[in-house]
Amino acid sequence: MNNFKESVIIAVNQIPYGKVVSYGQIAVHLDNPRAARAVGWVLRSLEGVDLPWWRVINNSGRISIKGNRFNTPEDQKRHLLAENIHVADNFDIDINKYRYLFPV
DNA sequence: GCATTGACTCTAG
DNA sequence: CCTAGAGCCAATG
Repeated sequence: MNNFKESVIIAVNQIPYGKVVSYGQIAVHLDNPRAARAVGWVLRSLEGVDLPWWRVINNSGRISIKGNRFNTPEDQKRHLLAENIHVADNFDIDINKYRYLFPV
């Protein structure tokens, strides 16, 4: 049984403290390199789930989140800053420095 | 089963 | 650096 949703949750839970990954990386990790959008869809759908969703950003190293009533860009920025991850006021992140690569 | 949406990514200009 | 267009996937109505 491979629920896409569940697979995404597991992948995100593998992200260590102080590291970030892109939606595309997760998609690749799920053997669906083109499912980056679907990954974002899942994260958006997850609300009360215990998951470090803030460690997931786009491949441009920037926060793509629009901002729903539960999660906002400022929220994500605050979470990242709490993990020693530098985030510019423009929500720009040095993903090249903090990027986490999933184990093969 | 088609049309729409969304926290994506890439290429071009 | 920013915008626009196209491609892609999963869930929803």
